[in-house]
Amino acid sequence: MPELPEVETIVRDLELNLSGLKIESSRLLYDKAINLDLKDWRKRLLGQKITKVWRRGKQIILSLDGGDFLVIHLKMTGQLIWQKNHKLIVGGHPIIGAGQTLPNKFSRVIFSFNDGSQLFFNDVRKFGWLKLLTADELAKKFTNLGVEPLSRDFDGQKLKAVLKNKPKSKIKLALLDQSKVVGIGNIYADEALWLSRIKPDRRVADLKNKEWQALASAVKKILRLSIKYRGTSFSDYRDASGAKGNFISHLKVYGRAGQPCYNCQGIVKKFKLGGRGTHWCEGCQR
DNA sequence: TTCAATGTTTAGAC
DNA sequence: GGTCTAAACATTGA
Repeated sequence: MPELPEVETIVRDLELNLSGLKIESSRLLYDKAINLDLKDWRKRLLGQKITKVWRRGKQIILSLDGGDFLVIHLKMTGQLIWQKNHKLIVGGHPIIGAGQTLPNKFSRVIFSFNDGSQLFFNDVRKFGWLKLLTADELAKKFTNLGVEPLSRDFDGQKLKAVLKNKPKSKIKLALLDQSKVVGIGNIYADEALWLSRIKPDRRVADLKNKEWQALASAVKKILRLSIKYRGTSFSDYRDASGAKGNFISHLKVYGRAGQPCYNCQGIVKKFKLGGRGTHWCEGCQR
């Protein structure tokens, strides 16, 4: 479930393993997954060395030594799997094609590296994409992205300030607006609002300073906690480096409609907000 | 068969 | 321009 924590998790794993590798080949199984013709794609990509793996919001960036950038967005069901011999690193969408061989029917793009390892981009719904961009194109693409919620200067006042120009917006929808704050998706928006006891359909202009503070710190807390548990992603190292956590079991409201709230005697309700399933407790969220 | 699903973008209405 | 809704992208699974 690729929101910020899942992206952060796979980025950390890939940074440890991909840095320094040279891209030797790239196979394309779904044309629309990339932004170039395969010919141009290969021409600019093959022979390039990966110098760094990082993220901005939910987007994954592989810096290449030739100066270009390979940007990956997993959207809802994208998944990255890096394989070297018996070692497997899985990030993004929780397992599709578990136990299957690679590539599988959901594989869209495949890279092979000079050490024999491979990177698979799999995506059930085909919403995800990979784009090879120049530095200028990358900079332009990132101009409309909002503040990073885990950055030091993100707090109640900052959150209130960046949402200032959409006073009538419902707070949950405002949290999902990537041009204001990046990284928060449907699940963590519900979780953060539950933790800060704020109803998802409250208006931005209506929130008090104390609530902004509670909300901003809830966002940080939820994201950090999820990263600690490696997100809701399925991830495992087949060569044995220990069991990996799963944040799904730590969710407090998402997916719990009809069940009792963990905080009060209320019942968790579900309704549609901006077309998205929205969970909240009628007992303690105001 | 119908509906909902982790994300964004776009079009249209008010 | 702000805000809301629906639709689009495409597929799976309940």
